[in-house]
Amino acid sequence: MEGRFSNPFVGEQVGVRITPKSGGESPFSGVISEGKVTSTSSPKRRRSVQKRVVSVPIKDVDGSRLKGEGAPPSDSWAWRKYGQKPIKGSPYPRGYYRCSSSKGCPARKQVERSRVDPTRLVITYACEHNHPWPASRNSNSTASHSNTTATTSATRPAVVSPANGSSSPPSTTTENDISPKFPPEEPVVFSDRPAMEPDDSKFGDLGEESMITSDDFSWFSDVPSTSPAVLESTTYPGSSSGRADVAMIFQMREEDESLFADLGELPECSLVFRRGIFEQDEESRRCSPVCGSTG
DNA sequence: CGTATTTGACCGGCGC
DNA sequence: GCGCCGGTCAAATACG
Repeated sequence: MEGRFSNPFVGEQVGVRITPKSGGESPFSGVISEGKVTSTSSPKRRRSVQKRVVSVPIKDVDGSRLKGEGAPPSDSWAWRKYGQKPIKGSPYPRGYYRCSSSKGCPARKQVERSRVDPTRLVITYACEHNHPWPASRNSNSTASHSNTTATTSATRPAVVSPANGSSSPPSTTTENDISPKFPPEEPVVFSDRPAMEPDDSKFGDLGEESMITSDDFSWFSDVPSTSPAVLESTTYPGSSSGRADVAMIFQMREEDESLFADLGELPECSLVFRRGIFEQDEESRRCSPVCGSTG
């Protein structure tokens, strides 16, 4: 099955169909050496995709170029909108963005307004950037900012070092410490799991909420260590109560974000940041499997 | 002229 | 097997 998805990377979207343009283009052909494992049992490309759900107050992002719907939060990355669709159950449409910083960057994000909290924007990140930092026009001050300190190349190597406790102690004031070079992800919640969990069967209630509450702080210390908050939300369909909790997290996160906002940048550099670590530890987990299939 | 955004159509997956 | 929903691509239009 899915023999067509030999390459999880490109197969995700380009190779999936016709592909008159991306014909024989596999920027990661050599990278996905182990990506083959995917096909073993990963027929789904959408569900297997690792997703990180982030919620941000629109007020915070409305500074973007909103045109009328969910305004795409201005991360440090260049996002190009490639689609928009109305979602069942949500009065607001969902916007689909791809990273335009790099041609082969599989990074994608979905922006939609919370149906329960119209004042909030729910951003779902799928896949990570395969490049250290926006190497495009959108990088302007942002790029220089991080580059100035960490330099593009340092983006990866540097992050791996902290683990040993050499330069940037990840613990304690992680955000502050890394912000100069590796700003934390957007503002908030992350889910590091495919779309298949127990709660998925009945997200409906507080089961999710509970874990969120716990993780609420857990991720704070976890972020620097290994992975971000594991705030799974695959698609929290509707629990204003549950959302409320999440909202709280966002609020506190907001403050942090403000700090970065003040710097004039922030978001997902951390993605790369994390990636760097992951790469060292488990390359198989990074984007290839993430995008193509998580197995 | 080039790039980004918008809209519609098509495809794939999942559920019933 | 059919229908529905979500997601992505492609073409056209608008703006810089």
